[in-house]
Amino acid sequence: MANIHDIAKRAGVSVSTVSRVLNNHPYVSESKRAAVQRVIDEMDYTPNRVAVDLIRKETRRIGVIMPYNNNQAFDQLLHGVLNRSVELDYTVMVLPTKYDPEKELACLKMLKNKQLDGIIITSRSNAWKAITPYAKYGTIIACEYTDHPEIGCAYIDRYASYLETFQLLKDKGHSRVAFTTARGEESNSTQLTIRAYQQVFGALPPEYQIRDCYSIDDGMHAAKQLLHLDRRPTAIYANGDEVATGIYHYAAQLKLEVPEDLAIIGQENQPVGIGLQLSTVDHQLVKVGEQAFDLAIEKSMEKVEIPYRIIKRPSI
Amino acid sequence: MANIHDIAKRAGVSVSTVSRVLNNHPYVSESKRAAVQRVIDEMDYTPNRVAVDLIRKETRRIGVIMPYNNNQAFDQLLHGVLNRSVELDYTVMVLPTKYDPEKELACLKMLKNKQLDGIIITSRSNAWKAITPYAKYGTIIACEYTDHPEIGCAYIDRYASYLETFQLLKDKGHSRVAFTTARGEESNSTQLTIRAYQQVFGALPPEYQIRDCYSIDDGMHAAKQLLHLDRRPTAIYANGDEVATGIYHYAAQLKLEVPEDLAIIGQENQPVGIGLQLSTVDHQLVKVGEQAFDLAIEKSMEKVEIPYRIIKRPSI
DNA sequence: TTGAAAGCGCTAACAC
DNA sequence: GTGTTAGCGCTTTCAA
Repeated sequence: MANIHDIAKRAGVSVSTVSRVLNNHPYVSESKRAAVQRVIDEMDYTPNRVAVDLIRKETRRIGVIMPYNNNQAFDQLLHGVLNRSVELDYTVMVLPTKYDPEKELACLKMLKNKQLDGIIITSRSNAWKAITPYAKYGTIIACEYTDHPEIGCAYIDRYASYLETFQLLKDKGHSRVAFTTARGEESNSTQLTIRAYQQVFGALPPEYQIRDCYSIDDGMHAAKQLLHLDRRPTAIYANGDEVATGIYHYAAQLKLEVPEDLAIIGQENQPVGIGLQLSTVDHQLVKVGEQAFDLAIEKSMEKVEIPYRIIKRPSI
Repeated sequence: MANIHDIAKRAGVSVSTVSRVLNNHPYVSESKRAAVQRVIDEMDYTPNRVAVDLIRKETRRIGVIMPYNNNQAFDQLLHGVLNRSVELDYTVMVLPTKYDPEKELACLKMLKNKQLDGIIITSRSNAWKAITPYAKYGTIIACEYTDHPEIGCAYIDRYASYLETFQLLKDKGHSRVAFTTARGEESNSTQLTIRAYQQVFGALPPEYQIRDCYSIDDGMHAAKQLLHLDRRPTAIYANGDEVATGIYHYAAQLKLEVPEDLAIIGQENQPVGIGLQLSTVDHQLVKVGEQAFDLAIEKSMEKVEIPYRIIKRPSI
């Protein structure tokens, strides 16, 4: 394939002149510019992006660390990132980790070896202490709040969100409230959920927390465990609308009325919950993704909070 | 940041020796290897990947053209690609196009400018004629069948799938069968669905085809249009399980029994359909994605068919 | 306004 | 086994 030298030779100019027309630099005579452009078109020449990246020391490419891609929440985040990347002519790399700390670090290393200008961490398994050292090689943006000055954040005040949701349930007269989570205590979200619960309701009966919930099926299993308890919960706060949907279906099988016998509220305002009229806490993850991207390309270490909103529908 | 010359100097060897230990080449004395390794560790050195890519003329990176990322089908495909990429230590770039032909071509161009070794097209808006010229710059794999010898394919025999599904419905006694599609006639899938319908049932009453269906909500709207027709369909073949779910809900609102009053069958075997016991045609898109990836890195132009399977549940 | 030349950081052919 | 050196394809001083 033709390179910049071939173009220069055929156009009868130097490579610097070709480079100048390639990058729209001023101080190129119209005649030479036209001649170069003609040869470029003739030869169907495209500059090698890798060579450009090498010399410019930037790639206009950012990575998104995502434990899973087939998950509503991460998908929304990615969607936000992609939205902005297309507008700003950046390119994005998906970095699946399955919460493997080694893999996570390997992804961060792509900053160090110059493959990526920045990385957005949608969720992580490593401690910040292991992550921050990579900030000197490129921008690191988190989709959660952290004090670390070298990390930019596009975050939701999850604690406030959980608190308000539990309080809402309490205000509606519920005292037996259960909830589901994705991961266990190793997860920041889970910890905050538990703390918010305790703040509102006091001690958490262990049987009121069900882990490893991601899908509708998981929601059904969770409901199976919860709805046969002696002290059956009258409300369940699900960690997603799919899970909430599963709970709804299992409750229906038991002929329990929603919300009379069981109040249900989910998270993320997914299409799946709309038909069932499920209440939900929308953490606006698409916006979080967009904001995270913007911070990444601005190399900003700001902490930007994205507001959440509780969407009340008949299920509570 | 340190480069290979710094390492060489500090270790008292030449850059080639450093390069050799970096790439685990034989013919390096143990003593030098150890010395080099020590300096590498001391200086916390990582080779610049861009420079390596430039000289090796490959990136071990492949792109996935996806009209949308927040869509069940494309998400499964991407999931398959990601599965294999992690195993084989490749990296993947998501290329959203929203079916914009210009953008699609711009993505293909990343082959030409050496950013990508290969591209997987999950769905396209350009004609093959516009796409194939890019095959000389890198591997192009399609997730649909095409004759073009320069394109590898990981595909489902969609025509057979649609045919079998319509035939199944006919065998169950249905003669008034409607269906939903995503895009209109510009889409290959839509065309095949129509042809299969005509093959089984003859002329297609225009009101039996509803387009632009993606979500549960779209399914509800489709059902609204279909279930009030004078000649109300007794079966609906939805283009996805979310859409099928919307149809189910709307039918429930009308107090129609499934499958007695209305048979419903969806596609892609999504979690959302399992709770509702919806029948579905599983096109095994995760496998398609995995296969597409394998073809991409083998630079293969084979045409590999992935079998579909009809999953019969109580909804038909 | 233009061109020569010095890199960017690395690999690999070649010579020793 | 090891080092020298010529690139990979481009951008950007610097001098003319």
